[in-house]
Amino acid sequence: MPRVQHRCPVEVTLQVIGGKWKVLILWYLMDQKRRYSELKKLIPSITPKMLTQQLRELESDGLIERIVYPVIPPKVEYALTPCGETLKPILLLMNQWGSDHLEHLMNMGCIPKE
Amino acid sequence: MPRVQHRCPVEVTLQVIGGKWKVLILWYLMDQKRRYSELKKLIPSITPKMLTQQLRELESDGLIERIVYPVIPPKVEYALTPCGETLKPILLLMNQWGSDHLEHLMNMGCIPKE
DNA sequence: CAGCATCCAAGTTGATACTG
DNA sequence: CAGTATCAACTTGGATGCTG
Repeated sequence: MPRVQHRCPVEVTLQVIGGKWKVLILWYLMDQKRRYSELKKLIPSITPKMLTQQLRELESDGLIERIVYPVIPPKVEYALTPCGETLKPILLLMNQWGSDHLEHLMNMGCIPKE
Repeated sequence: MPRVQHRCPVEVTLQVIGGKWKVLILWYLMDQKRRYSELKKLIPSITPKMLTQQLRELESDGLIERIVYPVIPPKVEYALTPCGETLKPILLLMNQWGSDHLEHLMNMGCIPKE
């Protein structure tokens, strides 16, 4: 996502959660901390490169926190920051809406049927 | 936005509103019908091509309706469908969140300062 | 385990000019 | 007015291999 000017607050929100995998990552972090490999398992089709990239962007936008444990082998956990927590209502609504309209959108061919 | 499989409903929602300009268009249609040129004025940096493209996608996803008046010169209006209306709570929340966090994000350099 | 580096393909957006 | 068409640029994503 390129950084652009905004005249409208909805654009600001989309700017930080609009990445291809971001809401999904945030969604899985919503109720618990997760390790890198755990997220990779939950989102099988993401490549390590993209997972890292999206995590870094979420981190630099202050939505998630990267917790490094100085152990061998390396252990890293990701968690929502307080700011990230404030997105929960939006994530919940988006989840609800998607679930409410899934079948309809699939029947219209807007969503691939698996 | 490419059409991909979804395991999670939040992705479905992002699929239909995740285009670069879509929430903004939906936002401006939220309380009234708008003409093509009116949207163009409200969103000056969008090109006609992108405006048309995003409108067509929103239309084929069943979120907006294209109303053509058979007059000369041409007159076309766009309006939310009942399905599009159901996105209002999300748009309102996104607007609220963006507005709440705008200053903070700008100070962190996540958002260009104009 | 949790990445990074490199290269390349695909998809998305933009600029500009033109039209019924 | 409400778009199309064409071309170019930019951004994103993916494959693969390697590392502290």
